[in-house]
Amino acid sequence: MAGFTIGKVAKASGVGVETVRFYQRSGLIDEPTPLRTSFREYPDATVDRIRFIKRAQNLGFTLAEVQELLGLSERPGASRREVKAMAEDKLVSIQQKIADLQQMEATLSQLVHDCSGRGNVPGCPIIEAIVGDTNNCNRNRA
Amino acid sequence: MAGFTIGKVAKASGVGVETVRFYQRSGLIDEPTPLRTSFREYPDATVDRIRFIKRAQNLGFTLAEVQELLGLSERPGASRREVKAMAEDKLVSIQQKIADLQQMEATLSQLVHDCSGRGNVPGCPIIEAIVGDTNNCNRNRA
DNA sequence: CTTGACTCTGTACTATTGTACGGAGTCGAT
DNA sequence: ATCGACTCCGTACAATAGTACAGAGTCAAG
Repeated sequence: MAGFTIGKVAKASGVGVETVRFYQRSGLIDEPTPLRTSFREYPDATVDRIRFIKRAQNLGFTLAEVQELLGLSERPGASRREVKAMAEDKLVSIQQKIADLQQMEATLSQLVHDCSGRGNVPGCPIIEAIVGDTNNCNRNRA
Repeated sequence: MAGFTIGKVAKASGVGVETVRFYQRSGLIDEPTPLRTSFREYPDATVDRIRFIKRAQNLGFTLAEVQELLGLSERPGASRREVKAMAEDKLVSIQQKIADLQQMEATLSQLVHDCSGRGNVPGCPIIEAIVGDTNNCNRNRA
């Protein structure tokens, strides 16, 4: 067998066989079209491509976005501006998520600090805060 | 009709009717058992309960966790220690998420900074980083 | 030639938090 | 009595990123 079987691709790129098949169904990696045998044969490039996908995911890109990035990286004449714009959008959305989580963290750590952890639940500052938080329910309509 | 209909509950607590029904199916709010009419009647407490759910969600708790919190807040003799432990766990997981996102942010903002946004994709530092990041693919096995 | 490991296709399921829809029944008001 | 608004139930669908499985076929080695 000239190329890689699916199992080899999976092992070489550090994902499961089912994941490779899933990427294929999703159009993220190209089906090795002209089959000479009854098993698919993949070129080395497929391994690189899956690694690309995984690295882009580590940067916060979804698979749909990865597909866009792959499209740009392969379309002759695609501009760097487009790539940079995607990265900037992603950066903003990551920063937004961080801000949201930091808000949660602030509130929650205050509550944890306020709760002695001793005694029964009635009167527990954490529960009280969630039950009766009439000053702070402004983020309810998110 | 003595209590609230589902529509009133929804409006009063700021969620959709379908959401109320979903919470009911999920066991988060108690089905008003002895039906006198053919429409469900809810007590005022249901509105408070849904608000509790929404506030707990704003603190980062999942619905499953909210259910636990509700269980604790209603089980006589439940200890504050248990509530505090849940809050602490949640705090840790929020902090972990923040750290992960900050790592992404650092890498991505460096790449955005490195990319002029001018010219075509070949040579683009962002794409290059994703394609060939052999020094930095250590977080691939996450 | 048989065996074991691998691969094929297609489908269904995982988790999360809802949203949408069809068709029927019911409530309150006019 | 009729009308519009509301509610009922059950089911299916949304997005995301896979995972699992059944039943059949195939490849390579001994």
